[in-house]
Amino acid sequence: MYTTLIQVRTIRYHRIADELRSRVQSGAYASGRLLPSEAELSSEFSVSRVTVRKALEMLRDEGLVDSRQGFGWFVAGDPVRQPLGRLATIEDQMRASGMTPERHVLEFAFEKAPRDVARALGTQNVLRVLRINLADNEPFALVTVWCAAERGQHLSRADVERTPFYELLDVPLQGATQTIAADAATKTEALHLNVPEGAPVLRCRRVTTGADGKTVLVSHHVFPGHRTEFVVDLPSAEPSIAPSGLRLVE
Amino acid sequence: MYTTLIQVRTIRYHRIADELRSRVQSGAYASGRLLPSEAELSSEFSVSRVTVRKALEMLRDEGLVDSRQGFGWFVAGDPVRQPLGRLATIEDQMRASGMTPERHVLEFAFEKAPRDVARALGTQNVLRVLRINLADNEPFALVTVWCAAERGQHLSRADVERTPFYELLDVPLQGATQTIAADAATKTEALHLNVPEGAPVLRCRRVTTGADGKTVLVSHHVFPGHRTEFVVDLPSAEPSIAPSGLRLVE
DNA sequence: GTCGATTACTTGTGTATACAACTCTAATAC
DNA sequence: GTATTAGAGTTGTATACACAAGTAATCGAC
Repeated sequence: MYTTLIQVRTIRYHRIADELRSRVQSGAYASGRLLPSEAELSSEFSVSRVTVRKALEMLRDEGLVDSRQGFGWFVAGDPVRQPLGRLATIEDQMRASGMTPERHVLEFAFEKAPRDVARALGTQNVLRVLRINLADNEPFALVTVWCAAERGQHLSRADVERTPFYELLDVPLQGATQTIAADAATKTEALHLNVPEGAPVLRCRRVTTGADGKTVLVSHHVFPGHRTEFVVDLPSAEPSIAPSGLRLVE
Repeated sequence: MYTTLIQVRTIRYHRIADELRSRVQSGAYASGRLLPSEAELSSEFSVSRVTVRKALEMLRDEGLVDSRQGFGWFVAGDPVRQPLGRLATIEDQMRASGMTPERHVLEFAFEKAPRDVARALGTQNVLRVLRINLADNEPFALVTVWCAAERGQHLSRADVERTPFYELLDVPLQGATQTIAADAATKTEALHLNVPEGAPVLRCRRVTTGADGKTVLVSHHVFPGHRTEFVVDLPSAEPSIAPSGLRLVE
C-alpha cells in the first residue's frame, strides 16, 4: 500500500494575511493604531513589498484594517447596528452607540433625474441632494436623495442640512421600500467615505411613498461594510398565515 | 488676474476599468462571455499587465466580471431579490427568478459550538450543518446551521439535505432575528462560492427562537454580493406611534 | 472511435525596481 | 513666538520579468 506525497505550494500573501489578522484580532495592535510599515513587514516575512501589500489589502477588504497614503496601515473600528423597521434615524443610531453625529450637504442641485428615479417620481425635474453623514468625524454614510423639483423648490440647502426631508415636506407618508445589497465601493464613494475603491459596502435603495401611494422621495444610502450592519426581526406567522410563517426559518 | 494650470496625474487602471465597465454594461460582451485576454488588453491600452489586472479586479469587486485561472475573464450574471419579512425560502426566490434551486450538505458534524453559538443555544454540544445552495448549478449561498445536539441527534444527513430544518424540528417557532452586513469573502467562503477572496458578500446571522423565547437554531448565511439583494418594506407608523413613524424616512 | 501526452495560451503569484503622492518632523527664516 | 521648507519615511501606481497553475485544442497511439 503506497501513498503519494504531493508538494503543495503555499501562497505567501495568504499566510501573511492570516498572521496579521490573528495579531489584529488578538489586540496586538489597538484600534486606530499603526501596524508595522510595509517595508518592515517585507523584511520580517522575507517577501517582496507587493506580497505584503496583497496580504494587507485582503485584510482591508475584510474591514479589519485601513490605510492612508504617507501615514501607514492602521486597525479599523467596530460596526454600528441599525435595526430595520425600527423607525430610527441614522443619527439616533449613532447616539445610541455613543457617537457624535454630523451631516454635510455635498451637492444640492436641480437637474434631470436618472431614468429609474424619473420613472419612480413621475418627473424628470428633480432636486438632488448628496449628503455625507459623519460619526465622530469619520464618514459613516453617503446619501443621495431625490424629490420632485416642484416640492424641492421650497427647500434651501441650509434647510436640508439641518432638518430631515420628511420634516420639511408637507406630505402624509405611507411608508418606504428599501433594498439592501453588498457591493464594492466606486471611486467617488471611496473618496467620500474614505475607504479604498472596491471595499465592501452596503448599498441601500429606498423608495418612500405618500398616503396616495405615489413616490415622494427616492434615496440611495451607501455604508462602508465595516462601519454598520442591519438587524431585522422576522416574526413568526399568525395562525391565519401559518404556511408562510413556517418558511421564515429556511 | 492669473489662473494656475495644475497637471493632474491620471490613474491608468481607473481609466481602463471605466472603459471596460462601459463595454460590459453596453452589452459588448454577453453574460458569461469572455473578455479579451490580459495580454490583449495590455497591448490595446499600452500598459503593463499588472495595470490591466488591477482594472479587471476593480470590476470583479463590483460583481461585473469574474475570472478562472487558465480560462479567462468573463461577464458575471444578475442578482436575485429576496424580500425580508416576506417569509419565503431561498429556493422559492430562485424559482421566482426562473432558476433551478439545489442544495448540498458539505459538512454534518456533532461538535463543540463556537462561544457565541453555545451561548445562544444554551449548550456546547451542537449539530453543525454546512450547506451550499446552488442556483442553475452556480453557488448562490453558503449556509451554516447549528442546533442543539439533543435535537439534532434525531436528524440524518439526508434529512437536512432534503428538508428545511423547521420542518424537521418538532418545535413551535416564535420568530427570528437577522443581522445583515457587507464584508469581504474569506478564503473558505470564496472557495465554496466560487468568488475571489475579498469579493463583497452579504453576511447574515440569524437567531431563531421557539414559542418559549429560547433559541432553537443559529444560522449564518453568506451570499455573493453580485448574486442577491434584500428588499424590506418600512411601513408608516400608525397614529399611536406617529413620532417614530415619521422617522423612517430620514 | 477513445485516451493520454503535448503544446499554446490563459490567469495567478512573486521579485526587483522606479517614481508619484502623501505625512510628519526638524531646521531655518522672519 | 509663527510660518515655511527640506528631508526622511510612508503608501500608491506602474514597468519588466519570471515562474506556477490551469484550460483547451491538437496530435499520436491504440
